[in-house]
Amino acid sequence: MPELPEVETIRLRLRPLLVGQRIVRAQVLRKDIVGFPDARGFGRGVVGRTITELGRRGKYLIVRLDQGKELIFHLRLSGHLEVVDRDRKVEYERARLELVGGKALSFVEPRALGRVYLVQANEYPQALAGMLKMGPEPIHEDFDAAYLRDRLRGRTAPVKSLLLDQRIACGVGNIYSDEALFRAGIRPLRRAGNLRNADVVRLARALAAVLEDGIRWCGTTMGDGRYRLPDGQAGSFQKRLAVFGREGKRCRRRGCAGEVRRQKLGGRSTHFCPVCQR
DNA sequence: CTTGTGTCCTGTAGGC
DNA sequence: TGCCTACAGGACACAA
Repeated sequence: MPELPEVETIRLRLRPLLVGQRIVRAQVLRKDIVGFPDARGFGRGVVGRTITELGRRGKYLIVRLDQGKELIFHLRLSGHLEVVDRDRKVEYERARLELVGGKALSFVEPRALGRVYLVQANEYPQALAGMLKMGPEPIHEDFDAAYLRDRLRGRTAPVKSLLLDQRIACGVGNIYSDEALFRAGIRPLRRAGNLRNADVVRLARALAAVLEDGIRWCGTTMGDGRYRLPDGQAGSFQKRLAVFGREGKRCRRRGCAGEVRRQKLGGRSTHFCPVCQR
């Protein structure tokens, strides 16, 4: 669920609530939610620290602390962060950081696939190796058609699979890859290396544009309502999705009579309009 | 190196 | 109603 736009939305909303706050107590309610170091070292290392800034890299949320430390969250499929009153009970809570002043940052993760890491900045452990190999942010200027063309050249895998590869375009997940390919008019199963130059140009632009739109509309809250802003509000990009979750429905492009199709690609649901996307 | 598949974990939706 | 299976926004290990 949380792809780049959702994590960025969470970052923007949490920042005013967290920056300047000091952590007075840590609780790990499920040990394996801590990816590094271990639950004990995590609690010990985090207590007494002050939050200085919130950052993001791909789908990772980075909570910077004093003493050069960083708390890094990955929400995977069902993770969620919220700031609650200290006495409030929270369902599926896996870790909690109590703050000065009676509030607490709650890490909620029903499926328990998400992780939180406590690291020294620039000393990332093996558990975070994926973060170091991560490609450029698609919404940053160094992600452009020339870069993308170079990364797709000669590749025989479906173009969607490569969009999901965080080493190529970080922050992209199942929803925004489908949406970007729709906007670019490219079928998800096309072999990446077979794309024409004009396709790649459109794809690079579409990817940045769809992620920026996702941020503008505060992310995508699907039917299960699992993704929420930290205050519990829903995002609204789901109202603007062109293909994702719209199997059997009419294509959104004006005058197009196509019906959105859904197909499996490497175990992931993949949506496209057979008329608009070739 | 590239690619496709299985696995982690839990809740929920849908079929029978 | 109850049971069983398939599936879910991600990432990584591993086999071919």
